[in-house]
Amino acid sequence: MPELPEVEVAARNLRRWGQGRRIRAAWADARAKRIFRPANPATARQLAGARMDGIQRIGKNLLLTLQGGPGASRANRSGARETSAAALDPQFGLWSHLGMTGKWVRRRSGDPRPPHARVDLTLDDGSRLVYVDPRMFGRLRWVPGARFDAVAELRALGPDPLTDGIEAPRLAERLAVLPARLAIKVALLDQSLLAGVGNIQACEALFRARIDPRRPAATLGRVEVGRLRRGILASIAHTLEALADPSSGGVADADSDIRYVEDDRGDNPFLVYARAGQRCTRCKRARIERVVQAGRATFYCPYCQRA
DNA sequence: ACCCGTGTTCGCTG
DNA sequence: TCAGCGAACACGGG
Repeated sequence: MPELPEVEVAARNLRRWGQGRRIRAAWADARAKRIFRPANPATARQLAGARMDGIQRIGKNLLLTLQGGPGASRANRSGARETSAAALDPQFGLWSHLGMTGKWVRRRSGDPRPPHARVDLTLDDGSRLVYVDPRMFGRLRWVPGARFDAVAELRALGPDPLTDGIEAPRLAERLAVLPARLAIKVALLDQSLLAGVGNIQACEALFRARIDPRRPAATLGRVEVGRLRRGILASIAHTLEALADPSSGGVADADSDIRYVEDDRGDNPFLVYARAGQRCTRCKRARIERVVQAGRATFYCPYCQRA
């Protein structure tokens, strides 16, 4: 269930673990075709031997650029090196979306495969990158030529707050034309507005901006949009810090997988998320309420975020 | 046992 | 026509 901060940590981990390394062998759970479905049988061969050249993140999406080439997909039984044209331009991409429960973990070559492993890549240093996803809401898709700019779903993404920043005037324009009754909290979950904001970050950002999550998005004024912009950036930055700090349940060591910050025992690092019934830490008067919007839980302070 | 869930898409309905 | 809702995906945790 990662949002932008968790996916950013995953991207950093993958760079540290795999950038520049070759994939020696690849395994995919045959029963999990919905997650990883190579375009054709040749892709499996192409994966083994490819070198991981780069890992980018846009919103909640991980974009891996891989390079095959002589000695890559051809490093097989005969050992013969082919230099055909087909083998010379073997760049391709993998688009990874973690869904709700997906994560990339690192294992040693002899380690048992973790429960719910869906894809298992053995690297040339003997380590393995394993994609684990119990609920199988995530996806790992083949992108020919690493042409991520040709993928419609990625094209549709709005600016990424961390890498692109947020232009308040542009955000205000986008909000102004939304359906008249669409709540700002619901609007923020739309990845074409801003890429990477999910349920937690939307709740946290609105609390920081002191905006009622039920307010129609189109009614926000310039000042409020400005506060919202700062709230989103601050919430993402705060969550990233919490993830990086082991004492708050973040990434504990080099081999650890993603820790969701709320896994932290007893110490929820969020200001309102999952705090229904607790006294608001800012006003110290009202209690945090939980409502459902578009089927998702929203947490907010009815005093700080009054209309 | 029952309810909930950090994501997203699809189909139905008013 | 389309905004809005619930279901579906599949499983662990409280």
